[in-house]
Amino acid sequence: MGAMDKSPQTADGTVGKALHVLDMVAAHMRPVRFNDILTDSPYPKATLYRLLQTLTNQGMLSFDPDGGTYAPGIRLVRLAHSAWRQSSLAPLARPHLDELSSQVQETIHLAQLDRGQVLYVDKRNAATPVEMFSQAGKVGPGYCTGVGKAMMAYLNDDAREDAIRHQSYFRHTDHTLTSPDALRAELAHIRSRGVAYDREEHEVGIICIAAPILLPGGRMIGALSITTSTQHKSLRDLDQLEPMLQACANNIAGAAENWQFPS
Amino acid sequence: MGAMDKSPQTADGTVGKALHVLDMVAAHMRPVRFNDILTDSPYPKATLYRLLQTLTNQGMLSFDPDGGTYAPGIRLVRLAHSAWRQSSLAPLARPHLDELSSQVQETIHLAQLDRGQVLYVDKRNAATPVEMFSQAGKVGPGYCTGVGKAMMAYLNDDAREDAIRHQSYFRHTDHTLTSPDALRAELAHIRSRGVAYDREEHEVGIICIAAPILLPGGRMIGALSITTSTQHKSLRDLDQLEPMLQACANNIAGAAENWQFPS
DNA sequence: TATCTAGTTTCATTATTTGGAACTACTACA
DNA sequence: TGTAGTAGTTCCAAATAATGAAACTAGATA
Repeated sequence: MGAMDKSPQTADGTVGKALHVLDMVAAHMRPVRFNDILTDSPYPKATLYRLLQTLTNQGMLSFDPDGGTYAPGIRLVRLAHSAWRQSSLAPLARPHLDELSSQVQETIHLAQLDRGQVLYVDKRNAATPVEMFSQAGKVGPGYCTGVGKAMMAYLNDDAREDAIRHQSYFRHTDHTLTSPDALRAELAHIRSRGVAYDREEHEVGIICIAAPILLPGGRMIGALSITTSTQHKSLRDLDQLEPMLQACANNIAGAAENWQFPS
Repeated sequence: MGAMDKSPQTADGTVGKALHVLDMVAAHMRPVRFNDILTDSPYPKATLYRLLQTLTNQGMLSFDPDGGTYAPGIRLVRLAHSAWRQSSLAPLARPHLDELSSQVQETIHLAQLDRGQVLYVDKRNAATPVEMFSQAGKVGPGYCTGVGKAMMAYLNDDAREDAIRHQSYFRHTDHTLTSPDALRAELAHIRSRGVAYDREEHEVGIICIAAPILLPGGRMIGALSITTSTQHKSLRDLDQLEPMLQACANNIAGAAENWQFPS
């Protein structure tokens, strides 16, 4: 048997498989039947069946007997609370986002990178007050969002190539970058410029300016963006906000720096 | 080998063990060293070591090389988003909580039961605007909180006895119920009364009135509470709010009822 | 340098996972 | 009512992965 044919997603023995199944259930946005999962799972029926049983047993999934459907379980909500507090930038960045939000009347996103994808961990909306859990945890593509490109640009070479490789390059709009080469060039440009733009690459009419959050050592720990619509503002207008965006990114980096497990 | 000597926490093979380890890491509220986990883990060094490696590999934990500490990983945040939206009452209850919140100038909690413990899934605070993810996912004890008792009271007999058995009965205040019998009696009383009170049982000066959320069939799916301080209001005052509390609980139950996977 | 502690690797043994296939329970259709 | 199909569950021998005692390594401490 070849040694190269295990997908990275699926490695790591039984636990890896179980977590992969968990992901598959979570990926559908509604409760799923056994068969739905079976369809896009690499595992044989019996195996999948037992993985689902185990996960349900453990409270990671919930099973609805009428309808026979599985959904992510509340044990995850409990675990996530602690993950969000400890491993995300959000709690640390909160005051700085509040400050930026008061300076800028636009939507602000705070994101981190999770396996080449953008994970939004906090958000401020100009209009509506705050709307959290429902937004934090959302994922988006890396290659066609401002925060995604800003973060990828500042990964080290290996990690960056890896991330470039894992994008889908789906053409969302006419402006979407649809090849690894185009993306690679864009990332180089972002590095020299210091900020990334989303030029309606993900959604027509939506543009943004994004900055990476970099620790003094240079390590990239996340990104921050200011989003607006073309009806409302232009990229030039967004450039006006760059100093505030960068200042906020720096403040967050500073807060993250001076923070290693207070005894 | 006996069949009875596996703790329920730890059953379910390797996956169960891995998830147990995940819980242990999440339970500490700061990043933990290998040894910290080893201390309160039932697993031998080598086993624990590999479980941690697997989990880290999978992004369920993050490992910080300086300091050699583990913390819950951001993959959890992503999973939780979908769990919160699908398996918690919160998204469904949101408009009803908003309504109650506007009627009542007090703190409101929405909770569900997770293995005998209270899991808060949403919150409205009279003073501060909204403060979500940081609150949702929090856990609390069942035997000494209003929502905890309200939920336990309406479990079926088996599940209720099970929950009663799993409480710690730590004496937080002079009013804390500290024995299964006392709790059992209180739960019977709650069932006859329809609401539960927290009479400074968890924290001195903090009282609340809580109602279960019951589907028409009688199944308990969560609880709702209005909290205040003794300086501010008395239990009698809280009784004035009972109709609104119950109405809100009913509304949420109604919303939950008329909601089975819309195709 | 010696001693201790924390973390990592090894490897033969053991136990669990695996998955093809058989089975059951429903549903749909003739 | 019978027959075919679909969805979910159980079985069991073979294959594989997990186990854990012990040896080892790297840092820290004295």
